[in-house]
Amino acid sequence: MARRNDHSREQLKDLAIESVFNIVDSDGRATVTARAVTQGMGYTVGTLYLVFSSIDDLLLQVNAELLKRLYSDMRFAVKNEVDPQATLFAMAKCYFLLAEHYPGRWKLLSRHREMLGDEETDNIVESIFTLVETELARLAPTRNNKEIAIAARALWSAIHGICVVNASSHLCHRVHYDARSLARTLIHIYLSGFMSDNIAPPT
Amino acid sequence: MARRNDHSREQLKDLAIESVFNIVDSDGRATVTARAVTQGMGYTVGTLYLVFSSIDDLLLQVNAELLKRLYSDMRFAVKNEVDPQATLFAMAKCYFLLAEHYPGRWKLLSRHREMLGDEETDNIVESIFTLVETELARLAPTRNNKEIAIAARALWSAIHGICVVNASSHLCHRVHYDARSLARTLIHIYLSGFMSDNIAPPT
DNA sequence: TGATAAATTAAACAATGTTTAATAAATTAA
DNA sequence: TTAATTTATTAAACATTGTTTAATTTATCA
Repeated sequence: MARRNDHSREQLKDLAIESVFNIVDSDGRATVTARAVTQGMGYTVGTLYLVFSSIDDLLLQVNAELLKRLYSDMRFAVKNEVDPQATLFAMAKCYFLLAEHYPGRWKLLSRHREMLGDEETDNIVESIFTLVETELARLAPTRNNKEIAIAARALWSAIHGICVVNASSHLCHRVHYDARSLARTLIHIYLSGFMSDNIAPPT
Repeated sequence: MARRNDHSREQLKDLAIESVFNIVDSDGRATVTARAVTQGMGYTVGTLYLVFSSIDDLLLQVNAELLKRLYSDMRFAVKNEVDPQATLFAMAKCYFLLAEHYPGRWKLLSRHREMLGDEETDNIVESIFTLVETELARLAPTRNNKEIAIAARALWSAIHGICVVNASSHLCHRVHYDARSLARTLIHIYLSGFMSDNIAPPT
């Protein structure tokens, strides 16, 4: 039963990525195997290697897609807010709502094996940082670009860390220690310091 | 050649953990296989399952050991500093020095699969948080315990996040975007906000 | 010394990533 | 229309790894 051209390469890619989502969504501890992915697509193992160079390549592209959607969510959240602090918190919300609603996908993302040096991934992350920079610049118009850039990266890495620690530790699932509260506290304190303080950090 | 009692169970555990360290230290992308670990110990595969219930169990205990050493480093760093801000930065330094000097070990830690709910791990993390709380309490004696606890968890998750993002993205390896600079900026801004601001974060 | 228990191993098994040769369908050319 | 060629798809094979089991060697003890 080897029919040809049922799906284009691009469609196969999408099918595979969708299949991975289905697997990790249905069971958080399910392992993403080549056979399971292709079975979910209605194909057999070999087809996967027509489109991806390896399982890691597939997972990389899944993560890139995840980041794209996350970025898209953030863009949407930004549009609906006016106050910079509220905007930043809305952006953080996109982050931990992903971890909350799709724990399987979040695990995939935070396990992030070989995302190092993948250009597409880096570009998306860079776009996210830019969104944060925009809000920080609005809060502190007198600061120079470099200061803003560093402050944005520090803040956003911090939000990321809160979600990571939250997802990997039981302790933080208590009320007031959950990602939402911690992110709120972090943003509040950080922005307070960012606006009040004019002195550059010690080198 | 099956001699008995060459090593006690405890010694075997230590040998295995040490072997894992050797593997990931020698080559960052080397995979930790049961056979490689036991070969490094001078034993064969089966022996591993005398002491650990699975490979994940081994990795869990490796990570627990890593966290213990990290905590020990921090305790030492704390003793040598007086100023709370300098102390916190010295603690953060332990963190990203681990990621810098032992990238393989750091990967192991940040990939953190099934650390969820492991009691020993949670306890060590809790001890680390306590160290941070102590410094924050010195900075803001008027704040109540709950505020301190939340602020400490937020700050330390943030430091963790900076190291995670730094290790997984090429972009952040540039000067001024590296973990050291970002952590310094974060702590500086965060503490500035923490001390100046008396208003509890919005709920 | 012989019997029993324990440590260690070699070998087997199952699952998974990856490759390859075969097969079936579509396209092209005659 | 039909034969040849190309291409998508698969089934099967292979290598690696986690895990289990039965056999073997050593130590302990009666």
